[in-house]
Amino acid sequence: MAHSDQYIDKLRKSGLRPTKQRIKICEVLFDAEKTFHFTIKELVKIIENQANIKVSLATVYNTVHAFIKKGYLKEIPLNASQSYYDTNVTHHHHFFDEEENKLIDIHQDDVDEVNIKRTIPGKKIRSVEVIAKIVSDNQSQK
Amino acid sequence: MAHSDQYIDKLRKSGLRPTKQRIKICEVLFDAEKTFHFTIKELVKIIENQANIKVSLATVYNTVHAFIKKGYLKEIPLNASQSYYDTNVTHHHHFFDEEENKLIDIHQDDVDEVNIKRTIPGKKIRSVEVIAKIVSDNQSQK
DNA sequence: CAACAGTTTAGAATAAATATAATGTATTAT
DNA sequence: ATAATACATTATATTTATTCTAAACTGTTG
Repeated sequence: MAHSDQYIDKLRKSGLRPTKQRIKICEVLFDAEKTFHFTIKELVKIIENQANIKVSLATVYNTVHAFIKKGYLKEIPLNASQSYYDTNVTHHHHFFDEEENKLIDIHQDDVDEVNIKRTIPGKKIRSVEVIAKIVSDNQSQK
Repeated sequence: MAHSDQYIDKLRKSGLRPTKQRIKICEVLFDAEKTFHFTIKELVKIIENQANIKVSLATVYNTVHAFIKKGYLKEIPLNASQSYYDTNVTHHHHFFDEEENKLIDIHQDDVDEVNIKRTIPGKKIRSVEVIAKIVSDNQSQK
């Protein structure tokens, strides 16, 4: 299976041995037709539904964090009670629907490049994220 | 005292009675020469150091949230273990130093207006935040 | 097959944020 | 003012996401 090899490669490059559990996590994350947003809880639920193997919370957390460090996943900055992650690591931004607690992609084409004309001495920019919080538009505004 | 009156006004407009504790919170938040970023824990510590009155965690949380709802404070979207707040509610963005866990303002003038050319039906944009994560620049990059 | 390095897991620990309920204080109507 | 009422404060308990731990497990290597 070609896919499986890719997962083993991703895991190895992240400093992790390719185990059953970790490959299952890869399948869920990287096999999907579309990229998607998820919380750890949701990811565990998807695995439970799809798989005949059990994966513990700790393993999911560890694997997700290793992938983030390596750049195979992205964490989206939000002040929600849980952390949100994205399988789409290409440069793009997000709407966050505060009522539904849902993330929606904003394609790169739909926002001008954010150009920051200021630097901090001794520091470099690692990432730039735009978060546009949205709520229902009831026409009238109190 | 003119300041005190402003605080009472802010509290009333936020639907809160002006009590000793809440006025103390206002003093710390709105009396400062410069705007600043804070976590709840830090705010409580500042109050403890400055004040002869005790303020419980619950009161601080409640008051801060009422002010955010009213627009007197801003919460900054970050995936940190604690929430970060800003007394500067004018339109501006942030660097987040991931090593120091510190926020640094990016003035409005230092970023072009973020223009999102896409809307979500039935929704309106409530806020747009730019977060630029920064790390030490060691010249060499592995 | 023994030894070792790395894994998985359940459950414990941690810590931020929220809820609770008893006590205290400000406001209102009298 | 004073009593009655509505709202506040507080210490403590609860909740929940995340991290930690230590024991059992797996797979690889000599």
